[in-house]
Amino acid sequence: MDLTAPEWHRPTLEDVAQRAGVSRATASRVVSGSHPVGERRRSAVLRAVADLQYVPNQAGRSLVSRRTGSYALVLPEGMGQVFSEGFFPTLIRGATAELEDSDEQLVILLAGSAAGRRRIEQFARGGHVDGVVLASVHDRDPLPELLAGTGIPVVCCERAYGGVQLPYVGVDNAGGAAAAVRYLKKIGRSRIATVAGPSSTPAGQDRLGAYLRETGRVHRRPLVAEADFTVEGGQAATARLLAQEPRIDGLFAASDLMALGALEALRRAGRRVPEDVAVVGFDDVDCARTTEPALTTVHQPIEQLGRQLVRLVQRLAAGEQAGPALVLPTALVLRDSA
Amino acid sequence: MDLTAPEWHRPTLEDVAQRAGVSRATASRVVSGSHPVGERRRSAVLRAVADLQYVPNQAGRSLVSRRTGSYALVLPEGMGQVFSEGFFPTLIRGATAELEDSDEQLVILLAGSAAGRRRIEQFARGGHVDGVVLASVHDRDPLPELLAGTGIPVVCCERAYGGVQLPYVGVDNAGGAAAAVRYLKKIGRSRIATVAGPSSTPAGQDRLGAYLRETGRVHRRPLVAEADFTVEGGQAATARLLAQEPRIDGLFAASDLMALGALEALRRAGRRVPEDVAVVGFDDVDCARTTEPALTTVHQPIEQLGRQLVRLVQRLAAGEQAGPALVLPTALVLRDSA
DNA sequence: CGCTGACGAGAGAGCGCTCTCTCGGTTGTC
DNA sequence: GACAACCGAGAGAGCGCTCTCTCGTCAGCG
Repeated sequence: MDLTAPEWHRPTLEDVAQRAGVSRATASRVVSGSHPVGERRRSAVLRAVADLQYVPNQAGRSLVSRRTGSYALVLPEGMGQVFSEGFFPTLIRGATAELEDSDEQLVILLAGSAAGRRRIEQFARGGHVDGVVLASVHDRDPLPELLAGTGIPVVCCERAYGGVQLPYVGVDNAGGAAAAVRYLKKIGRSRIATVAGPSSTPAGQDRLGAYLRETGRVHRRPLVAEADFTVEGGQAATARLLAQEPRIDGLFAASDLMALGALEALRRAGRRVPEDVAVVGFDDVDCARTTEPALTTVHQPIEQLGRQLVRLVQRLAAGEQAGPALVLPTALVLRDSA
Repeated sequence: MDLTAPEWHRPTLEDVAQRAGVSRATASRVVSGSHPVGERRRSAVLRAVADLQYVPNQAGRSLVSRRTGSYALVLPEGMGQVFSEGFFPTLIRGATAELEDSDEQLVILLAGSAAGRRRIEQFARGGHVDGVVLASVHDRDPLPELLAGTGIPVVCCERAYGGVQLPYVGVDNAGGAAAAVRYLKKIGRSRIATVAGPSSTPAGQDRLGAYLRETGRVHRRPLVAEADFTVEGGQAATARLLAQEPRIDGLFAASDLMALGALEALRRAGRRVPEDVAVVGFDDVDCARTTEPALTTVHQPIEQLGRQLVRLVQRLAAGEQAGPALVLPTALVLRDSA
């Protein structure tokens, strides 16, 4: 079989059927596994498939079945920073693993410009995928609304904003943050500051909210500096906090990366961790255990998050009614920084 | 129009044609823009499209046109490290930008397990995409061979190994590395070591090859430590080099990340940069200009690389014969570390 | 005024597949 | 041994789209 010959065309189900001496319908049943077929014909079809290196044409298949066997995962474009530490890679790994079991495919799309977003909408509505997972939704992101009205299943990682109410899977941000702050109080810290995440994200909001709730009775005024989940941002924010209140003895950073920045800022300011300032992060990224000192942090089950996100969208695509939200538990991991 | 009604079905071209009072063929011509259509009917069709929120069904379209309007970009799964600094995000940005002009879509696939690779092959052969860009091909990767025989266009980022000869776009690794080493010699360094990249990658090989060629007449034996393109790897490799030859006065790191690690290792060993040891990196990632000292490095046009990769696969998909390879120039950027 | 050429638009086939409908053959039952 | 019941497999329609073929219409020219 010369695959490079110009007049060569991909084998169709018809070719397979002919070679196996059966009807196209039978060949289809064997290939798609939709109905049982007698052993003789079945093996004849399988042999023909192997001989011809037949691969079903997705276009034909999904034209009639109305399914594509693939799901989109939409990531924010400015992922340089965010990709840097485990979150998205781990999420992707979880999602991929979950789909691998059902022999489906994950395609990753990057939401860039406004035009790019429109094109993602077109992509989804054009029937390229059976469902969409929005990995990161922020404040005024038009994508949820753009997709919500299209009839194709959409789920969010963490809850979405705005008018539309999309089903989502998230982690217990508030519970984790509360546990972190409570732990700092329990070990006797009384001037507890926080490096908060962007208030445009649910994670940023919820973690800050829990901090405010937990410290409300302790502080006259909250010690909050907002940053963007990055190392550099965390470092700068911590420096600002130290300038505002030099007697800080506890710090809750709303992400591990920011905690890393905080560690650096504290080191430069001559503070010892955890003696002078106890630091707790959030995320439990891989490198949290190799920092100096190893980071006490709130673990979130990111791979599970990816898996559940996929399960949810699969269920929706199958026509099942799914619960509006699923919140996965977080857990405080004690290491050396607090 | 109630999009949530259960019996609601996506509008078809037939619906559009009927609403506009034209034939399906005319509607198709307007929507796909394949043929000119008289102004009256044209606007009637466009109005109907807007009214019905019509989006063409890709399955139907690509079934007959044999094109999908999307291309796959296959990334290695263990991208946690590699994604960390600009390379892949920048490559993706370039590729996306190039496709945006032609109204096509980039879908990103992760090559994980062997099973995952087979599924990527199936995905490609099933007609999901018009072509495939392999972003990172290493030593014994079966994917190039798996895809090479399928008739669908495949291009590589940097040359591929093994039996198959795939068209590729790369950067001038050898030229850039040679320029780096020559510069170190020019500023009077005589004991020049290198932290090489993985010998399983073309970039690792070519950059090391150039180093060996350039230092061949200077050193009795080469000062080489291999690492994996990461900060940690670069740090460890540099420590090894210092143990092997403490009098090193020049260092060429085959990636900026490794150069960062080298900077740290040198600092810990009490060496000043550039006074005691001059350091040159490779890649010119964003943070290279903010290191302490700012990194002298070899710039490579990564976004261009992404764009050219896409152009190449597009040309192949259009049936054009394309040159077997395209090598983009690199340039030494002088900053403070050498 | 009649004929030719050009061009715009409709009719209809068919891309590769799945699925319903139907029929033929086999088995079970009295 | 005859008839019903059942099951496995084929025939054929049709998913939504593009594209070729063909026809109708109008401008241009003799």
